[in-house]
Amino acid sequence: MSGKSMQGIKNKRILLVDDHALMRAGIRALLDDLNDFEIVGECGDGLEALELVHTTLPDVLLLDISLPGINGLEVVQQVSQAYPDIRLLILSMHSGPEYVARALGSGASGYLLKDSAFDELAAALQAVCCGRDYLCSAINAEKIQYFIQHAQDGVSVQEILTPRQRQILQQIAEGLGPRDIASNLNVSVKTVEAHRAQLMDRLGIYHVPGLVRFAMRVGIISAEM
Amino acid sequence: MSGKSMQGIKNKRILLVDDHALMRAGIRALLDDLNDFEIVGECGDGLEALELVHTTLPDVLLLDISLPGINGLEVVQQVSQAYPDIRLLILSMHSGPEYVARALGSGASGYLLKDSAFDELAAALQAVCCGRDYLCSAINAEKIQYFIQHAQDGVSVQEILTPRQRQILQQIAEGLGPRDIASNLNVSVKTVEAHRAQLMDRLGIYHVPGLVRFAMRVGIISAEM
DNA sequence: AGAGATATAGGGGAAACCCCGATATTTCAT
DNA sequence: ATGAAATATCGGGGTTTCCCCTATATCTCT
Repeated sequence: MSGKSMQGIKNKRILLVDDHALMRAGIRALLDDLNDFEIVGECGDGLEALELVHTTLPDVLLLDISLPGINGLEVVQQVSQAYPDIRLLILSMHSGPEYVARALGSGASGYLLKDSAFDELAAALQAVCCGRDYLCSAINAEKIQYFIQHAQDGVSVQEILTPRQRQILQQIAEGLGPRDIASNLNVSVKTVEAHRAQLMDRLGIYHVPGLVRFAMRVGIISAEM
Repeated sequence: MSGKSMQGIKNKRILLVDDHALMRAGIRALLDDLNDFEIVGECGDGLEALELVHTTLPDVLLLDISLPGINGLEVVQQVSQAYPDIRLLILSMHSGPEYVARALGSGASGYLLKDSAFDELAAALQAVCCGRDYLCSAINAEKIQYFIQHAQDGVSVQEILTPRQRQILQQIAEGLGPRDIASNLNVSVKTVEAHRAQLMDRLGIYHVPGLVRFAMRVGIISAEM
């Protein structure tokens, strides 16, 4: 009885893509102890990832988002179209809903944060292998749903907010207080507060600094002042 | 003969600080196989790192730069002053000379990129344990030298803000309110308010969004969350 | 030893935040 | 075309933060 045949059928073939070699090595070491998965290849950039998908045909593609060459989100789109049977599990540091929604909307079966415990990675891999989806427990599923709906219609991130909400957001990010914004728009302070609360809800971001960073990411404001 | 005595003297005690739990788990798994190092603690934020340094007194502090609460570079400064015997090895995704130079200039003994192979981590740990310095092979040493030399001229954030003010600024930019910051630092809300007012005065920025953008420009926080 | 910078903290009023609910108007799908 | 959902508009009221002033202990540097 060879070791190969002993575990040949149950092992899932995993392709590991992350731009940090040390992270890949760490995940390798962790999954080695599990004996449920076999890493059939690894690389650190998007272009090579596409090639390796072609040559190794893994069961699961464990994929980081920030990659040199081709973005992980691009890889998701291309792979999910060309190989619908390959399960895509995102492993990213980004918890922003615009990332999560785009990944899931483009065909990913799961989304995991790098801050997760290893147990969660194992659970996520198990889940996607069995055809189930997996969303990191730290991520609010309802908030994501709204983004996915609109991301599929090719709606840009900015357009997820209403024009009024974008006006409010920009002025908040520029450092204006509710009273200034209200007088700029000729509405009540209460109205400004309502808009702020609604756009916070939509973005899942509940403090001003988070709004500022979001506004910078999507280009509503720039880093310079 | 106990296992403890067998390896008791040669094992180096390592404190592992990285904001991604999976990365910590991976490094743990990798170092476990080496039998030369013992991880005496781990955490994911700068404040806890300082506490753990105090309680565990490790030989080596393996430290990421991007950390919530207190930046890794801050931790380097504080630890290298308070505990000159603790060796500091930076493990970062940033290869920019401004980061490397600041880390090495503040007392770090080594700088490693997360894109490094595991062998390089092992070599770096070995090196810093033996009192030698270690610079990641992918980093141009001459460039760094130049930066360290000329870092004196340019007025950096380090010189305009006090360490305490930088701590407060980072946590404000991360979205924490005065009450949270106060409890993190074990001081009164009033003290936090005073620090905030003083650093605002110093920077000439009198609203939170402006502080957030400033913190992003000088690298105290990143755009991502 | 003294001057200035830093870290700590309180009082008090104004402003902002955040929970509730309310009412038009617009938009959109059936 | 009509009913439902989203949008935009406000208010009440309690909690928290903001922002002015003041004050003390320590630290640093001359």
